[in-house]
Amino acid sequence: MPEMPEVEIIRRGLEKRLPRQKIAAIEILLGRLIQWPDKATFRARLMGASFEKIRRRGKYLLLALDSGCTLVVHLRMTGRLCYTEAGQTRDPYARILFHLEGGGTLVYADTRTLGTLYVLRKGEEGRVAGLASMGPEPLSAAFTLEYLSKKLQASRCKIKSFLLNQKYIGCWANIYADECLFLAGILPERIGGSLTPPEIARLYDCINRAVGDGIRDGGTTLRDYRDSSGGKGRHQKHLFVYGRTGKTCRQCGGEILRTKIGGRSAHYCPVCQR
DNA sequence: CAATAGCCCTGGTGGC
DNA sequence: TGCCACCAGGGCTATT
Repeated sequence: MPEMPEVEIIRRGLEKRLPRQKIAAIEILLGRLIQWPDKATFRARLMGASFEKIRRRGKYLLLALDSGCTLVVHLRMTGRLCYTEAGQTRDPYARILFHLEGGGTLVYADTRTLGTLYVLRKGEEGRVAGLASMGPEPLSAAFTLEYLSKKLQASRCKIKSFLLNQKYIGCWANIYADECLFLAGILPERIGGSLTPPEIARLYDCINRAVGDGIRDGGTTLRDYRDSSGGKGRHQKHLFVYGRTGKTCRQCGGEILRTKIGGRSAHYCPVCQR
C-alpha cells in the first residue's frame, strides 16, 4: 500500500514527465472513484488543460493545472498512478485514463478500487475533508519536536493510533508506523501522554528517519505498490517488524509478535521495544 | 475527545 | 483439486 514515502516517489516521477503536457481525452472506466465534482464536470474541468507543478500533501497527490484547477488523487490501498508511453500494454486494472496530446497517458489503476479522485477549483479545498484537517508532516518545517511533544503529552490514545491519525501527523500508515516505533524502541500500546521527554525526542528522530529511509529506498513494495513508471521499491528488504510475525528480530534475535490496535495489526519486538 | 465497529473493495491464502 | 471463509487496511461515518 502506498504510504507517504511511496507517494513522494510517485510525485517525483510524475514531476519529470507531466508538466506542460496537455490533456486531450479522458476515459472514465469507473466513475464512482470520482468524489467531486460530478463525472461530467470533472471531465469538463480537465479537458484541454495542461499540467503544471506536481505537489504532495500527506498521502494526497496534488496535480496543478494551468486552468487553475487541481487534480487531487488519494491512492488508498492499491491505487497506482503511472505515466505510460503510446503503445505500452494497458494495466488490466486501469480505471481512469488521461490521454495526453503528446501521445503519452497518465493511468490511474486500482485493484481494489478504494482510491479517490477530485478536481478542485480555487476555494473548494474544503471538499477534501482529509486535506483540510491534516496535521504537519515529517521532514517539514512545521513538524518540530515542540509540536510533537505538545500533541503527545495531551494524548490519551495509544501511540500506534496516534501515529496513524492524519490530523496529528499528515504522513504514513501501518508499515512505517510499526517500523518507526521499533526504531524508537517504544511499544505500540503505550499511551502518548506516558512518553518521557527522551522517548519523545527519540520518536521524533525516528519518525523523520523512517520517512527518509523509505524515500531513499524508493518505497516499500510488499505486493501492489509501483512507482510512476511501474517499478518496485526496495525498502521491503529493510523492514524490521512489519510483516515479520514469528520471525527473528534483526536486533536481538527474539521473536517478532503481532497484536491488534484500533482494528489495525501492530508488529513489534517485546524485547527491543518498551 | 477516544475507542470501536462497520463500510467500501478484490485478490491471495489457508483450511477442509 | 475445488470451494469458501477470511484477511489485508485508509478514511470515513455512526455509536457508545
